[in-house]
Amino acid sequence: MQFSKSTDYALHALVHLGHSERRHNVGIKQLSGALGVSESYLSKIMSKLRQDGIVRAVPGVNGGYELARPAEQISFLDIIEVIEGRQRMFECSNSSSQQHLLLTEAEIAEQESPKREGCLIEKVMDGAEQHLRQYLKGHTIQTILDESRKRCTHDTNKK
Amino acid sequence: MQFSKSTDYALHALVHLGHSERRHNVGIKQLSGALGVSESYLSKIMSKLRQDGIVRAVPGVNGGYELARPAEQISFLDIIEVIEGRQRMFECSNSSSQQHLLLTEAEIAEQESPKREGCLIEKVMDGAEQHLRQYLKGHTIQTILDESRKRCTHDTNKK
DNA sequence: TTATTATGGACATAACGGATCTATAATTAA
DNA sequence: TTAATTATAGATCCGTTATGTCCATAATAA
Ligand code: SF4
Ligand code: SF4
Repeated sequence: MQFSKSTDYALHALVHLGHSERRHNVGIKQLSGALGVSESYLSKIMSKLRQDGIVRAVPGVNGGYELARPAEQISFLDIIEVIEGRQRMFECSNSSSQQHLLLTEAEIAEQESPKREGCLIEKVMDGAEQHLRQYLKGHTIQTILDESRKRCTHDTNKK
Repeated sequence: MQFSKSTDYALHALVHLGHSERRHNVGIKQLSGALGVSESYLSKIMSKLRQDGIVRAVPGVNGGYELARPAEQISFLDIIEVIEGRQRMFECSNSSSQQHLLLTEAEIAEQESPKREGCLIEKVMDGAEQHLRQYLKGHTIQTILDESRKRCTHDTNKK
């Protein structure tokens, strides 16, 4: 029940891209250097992010990556779903057990309607997941950028 | 990023114990039968639950398991923490990277106080986790039992 | 065209989850 | 006290996933 390191890297990479918004195309070399992760591995992650339309990539001289949409439209949820996948956090595997029948028979008896409601345990777990997703959807890369800029009282562009 | 099957089994087992509240001591054999999981494996899980004070176990003839506290004092969070462990969902591993320094320097500059606030990314992820925990803490085994009994219009004790 | 950069696939390895088996300890019924 | 019963703990196995590297290829801009 932990987020993978890849998710960690992806988040950091995207925040980095967010910071270097003006200068487009951050190469994998610079990214890798900034994050302290090998180029090989980070490439894989960036590739995934590209396939899902989070970043745009351009090969060739002075190529690299840039955010494919404004930072305020890239939520934590988006990123996590790309890396961790979109399966549900709770997948019950007892669906053929005696107990499953007991816990679901009640609702079948109650409402014969096609409105499948799922069992009680599932309902609680799915509820939890929805809460998590909702929160993650409400925080974007821009959130980080804003907070970061707010904290830094002396202007950010030293150069 | 999925809950393990063990968690699944633990939840089901405890709901089962909750149902058989009056008749104490449900043996591993009955439990295993009801859930459709091997005795060997389920034993391990029950053992863990006992070590953490969720259930009580008594060996010997007619022995078995029973809830160690009232069902309304056993939250989903309790159970999940026993099985999945208590580590945080997001453990950053870039703590020595350039970027880490950049993202944390601002706050160090701002408030020199010992009030360590953690970085922005961490803050969002931890926030998400707290939301999840809060929700899971608010739902107990009794929640399931109540709902189950409510749905079953014809009385539960057929025997 | 050429240097540069991303991409994808093939591997390698380690860690973890899921699961089984067995020997041992504890308890109760007889 | 004895014997049957039941939980406990450790060893071990296997398959999958996570993490990570390497290399050949494709795409692009200068
Ligand atoms: S969680 Fe609910 S639906 Fe899933 S196996 Fe258990 S009782 Fe059935
Ligand atoms: S998440 Fe924050 S604290 Fe952790 S490594 Fe990244 S910047 Fe540092």
